[in-house]
Amino acid sequence: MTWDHEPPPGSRRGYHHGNLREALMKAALDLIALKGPSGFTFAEAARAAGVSPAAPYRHYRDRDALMADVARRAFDAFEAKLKQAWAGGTPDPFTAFERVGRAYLDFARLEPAQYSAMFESGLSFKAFPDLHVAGERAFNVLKDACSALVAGMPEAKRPPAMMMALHIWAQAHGIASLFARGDEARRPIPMSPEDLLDAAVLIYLDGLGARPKKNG
Amino acid sequence: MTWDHEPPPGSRRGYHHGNLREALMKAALDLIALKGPSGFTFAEAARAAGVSPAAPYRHYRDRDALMADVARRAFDAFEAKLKQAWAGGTPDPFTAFERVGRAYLDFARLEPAQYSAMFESGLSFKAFPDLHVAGERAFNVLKDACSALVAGMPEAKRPPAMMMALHIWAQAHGIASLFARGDEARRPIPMSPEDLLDAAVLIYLDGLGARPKKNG
DNA sequence: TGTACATCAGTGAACGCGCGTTCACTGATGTAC
DNA sequence: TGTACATCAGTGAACGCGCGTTCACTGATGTAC
Repeated sequence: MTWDHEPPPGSRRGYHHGNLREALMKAALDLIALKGPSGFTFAEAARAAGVSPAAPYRHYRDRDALMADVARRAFDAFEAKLKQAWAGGTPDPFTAFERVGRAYLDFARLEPAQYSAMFESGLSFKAFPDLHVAGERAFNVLKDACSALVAGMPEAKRPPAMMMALHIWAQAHGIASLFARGDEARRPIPMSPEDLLDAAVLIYLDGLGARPKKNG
Repeated sequence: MTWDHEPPPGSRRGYHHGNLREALMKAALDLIALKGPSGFTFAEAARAAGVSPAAPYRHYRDRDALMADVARRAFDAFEAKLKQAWAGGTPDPFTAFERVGRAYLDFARLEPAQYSAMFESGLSFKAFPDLHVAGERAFNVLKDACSALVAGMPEAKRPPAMMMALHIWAQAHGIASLFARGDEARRPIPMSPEDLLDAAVLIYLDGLGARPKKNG
């Protein structure tokens, strides 16, 4: 069963859809999941939402504006997931940091359409400042976690949190977009993306000297 | 001046184009550079090559087949660049390895269309086995470099070259696709992508214990 | 409480456009003899 | 060396299709009094 054109009970009030913005975003996500970020059209989204092709113009200037709204909301959801995984760095920053890494990949795999919207839509940040801000907020969760993680190191050996956050982000994004994506373009590898990222983060932290020495 | 519809001197022999395959690939790359991997059409490529819209069907089954051919050739060029940068691991594996990293980013920045074709075209590897093989060959340059790099370590501490290569690949790809791309979707960061990757690789190698201790 | 009216959020028909694809065709090229 | 012929690699016209976009319109909703 696919998207069935029915709004949630009580929200459709006859002639007016009542919640077309939401319906269009949901339709866009479904279409992105099906055909990639550039594979959905304004007309198709309207059809999926059960309205005429002219209706979306009441809410969005064009396809890109809808796409940007989808991406912005995806960043919000992504930020929330990362924050939840970090959980204030409990019980300790290292454990929490690993959890953030797994949350990153989980999001990429469980919500491939949202992940695509964020990172593969090709939207210009200059054209959509809201999108830029939402992206920065999500990144800041990672950056704050890095700060907390290196706070215990002697100041002289402490790496810049910004650099560290960019490294981890790029590592996670690289693994997600090459090996953990939900579509045909995924490259098969002989281990799980989660384990691969876990190992990369551990090695990286060892390289920084940011992790207590292992026993043995 | 843009692509001028003229084949190289002597190659156009009147009615027959003489080198339409090449011309279509070049046109496709130009269009990808301009509008992204999903932003070019079969018809437009034909127009750019100066032939009728039916002509490409003599050489490619459809748009995806042309795209796959472009991507395959891009992998070949990429492999060659990486091999050249590695240069047999001279003068020493560490120096050569850093050079491979910079070559990776150079390729992404100097040939954004080819990079897109390789990694953002969304083509299925199952549908185009040649493409898969070409991609593996490029990856193997990196993997062989990793093998050479860890060969000097005591066997017990030696990490699997496959894992290491996947880490480096994902790190480089993450940095390339987030921060070093040639289009509007690039995220600005307060340092060069090259320096960012250099630092990441050094930290990672330190984490592995694969690098001789620094002085001081 | 009722009514008049402004505004909001849809409809549906229409348009021009470019794409993918097919078709019978034809000029150019290569080869058998 | 010439000729007949098969094959190759193009043409150009045509088609159906879906998209983006506009337009005058209209039903539903909210509000002033």
